[in-house]
Amino acid sequence: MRRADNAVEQSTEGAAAGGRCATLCETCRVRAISVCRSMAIDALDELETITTRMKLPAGRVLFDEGDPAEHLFTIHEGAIKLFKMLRDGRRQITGFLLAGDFLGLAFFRTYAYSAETVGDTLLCRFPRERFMALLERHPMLEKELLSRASSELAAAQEQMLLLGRKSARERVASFLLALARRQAASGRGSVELVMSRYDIADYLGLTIETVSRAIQAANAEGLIRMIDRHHFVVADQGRLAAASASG
Amino acid sequence: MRRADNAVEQSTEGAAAGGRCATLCETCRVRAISVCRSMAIDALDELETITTRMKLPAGRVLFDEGDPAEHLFTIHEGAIKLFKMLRDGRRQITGFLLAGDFLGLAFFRTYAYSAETVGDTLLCRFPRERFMALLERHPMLEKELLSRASSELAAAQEQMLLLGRKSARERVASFLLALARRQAASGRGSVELVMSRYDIADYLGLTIETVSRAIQAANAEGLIRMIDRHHFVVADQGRLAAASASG
DNA sequence: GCTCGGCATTGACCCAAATCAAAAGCTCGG
DNA sequence: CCGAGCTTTTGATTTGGGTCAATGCCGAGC
Repeated sequence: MRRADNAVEQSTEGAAAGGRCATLCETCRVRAISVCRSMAIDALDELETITTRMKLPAGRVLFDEGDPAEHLFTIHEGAIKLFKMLRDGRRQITGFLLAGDFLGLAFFRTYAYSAETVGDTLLCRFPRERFMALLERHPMLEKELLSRASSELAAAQEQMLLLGRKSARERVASFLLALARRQAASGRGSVELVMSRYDIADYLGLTIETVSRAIQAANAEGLIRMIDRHHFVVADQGRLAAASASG
Repeated sequence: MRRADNAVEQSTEGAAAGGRCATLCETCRVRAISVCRSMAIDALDELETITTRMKLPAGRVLFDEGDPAEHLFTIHEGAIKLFKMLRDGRRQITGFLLAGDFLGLAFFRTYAYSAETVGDTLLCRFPRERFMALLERHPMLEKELLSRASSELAAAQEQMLLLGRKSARERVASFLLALARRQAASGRGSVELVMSRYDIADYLGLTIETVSRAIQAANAEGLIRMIDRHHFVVADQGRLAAASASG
């Protein structure tokens, strides 16, 4: 759990100074799904001057719950897990963030949760103060954040329903289905389970053993077909949805 | 579960037309803790023209999950529960809102959850469209909403930790402690449990029997002292906090 | 004051998922 | 290519909280 400070960093400030060609932001592959989508090209230039790109390996801590909230991030590639812990070590993962997602929106002094990379991850980092200043000048960006906060809240409520009221089998079915839908956009053949069984368990409020059994069962019953331990395809969308106990 | 349409409503438009005296908003008792706190007096006037005051009895439905999101609300007095349901009737209450809280922030066409009054409740209702138009002209209001969304998100994450990883005893202790802290501000002697055991159970992901047993146990162990079924005082803050397994 | 009906408590029993234990696959350094 | 140390799977056993059942309590209406 090494900290992110010693990560491979690539500040864009130097690049911007050295002659005006296509900027990183303009050619950004995830721009269409990032917070940046709401910004005009000139605003993007402004954003880019405060951006630091980072490439992090798996298992790197971005920040811990309680740390002063100094940065905001957008994810470029890879995945981040957000989690809270109890003093005795019990952990609840509150969400997995994928390419295009935004991270660090905290209207408080400190982060309310910890964040750690799941696989190798590429991200953009913004200093909080300067990003907030940007908000003043670009109301569309603020709308975008409000909209994202709103859908995160909806997702959180859905997860509370899962944690409070669904059986183990239903939780795992819901999870596999949600992952499949999320990755359907990026149109690969199989769905990737980047995270370990341990992470899945801590996300679903179960143990690794229960997760493993439920996945095996879903495979045996033909709801999904496991390719290997970290890849599957949805074999029967209808029955998987039925097993998830929700739309 | 009658709908709110036939509620006692009091539009302020008539009042505003009939001579300029102190408006409802200006004398509002919860203004200091509502979204309205961020608004100047003149902006308040504007807000007031789109406000409908409503007084609702217990158990009244404000809206159901999936309904078109036509209104926003602030709570004046009383309490609202937000919840989601599965098709077979299992219910998860995702939050209780009290005086000063804001409700209906949904950047979507439809509500993502249902809302129902817990006790008798007094609230202000705004038509969504006109409220959103107001946002354009009052960026401070937008900041206020973003800030509220952000703290709701933090609360949701805390609740996920509770639902996913805490024992029944810890959940009930957490709930009692949070209620006590929330009501400490409004400085009464005892903490009121407005909601039924059924509601508490559906909020904590437990059954009424388990909630009842945990409350009795907390009482027997001297963590709290029950006054009657709907009132208690915190008898040992330290041990109650310890039993809740979190700060 | 009495009775009815809904909430809340208490008790007995059961089961889904946790825990404990061990084997089987991967993966990566040497 | 081997083997140490992981993650994952599978099996046996235990248990916290759910389920079922009964009783108690309290307010509303008669």
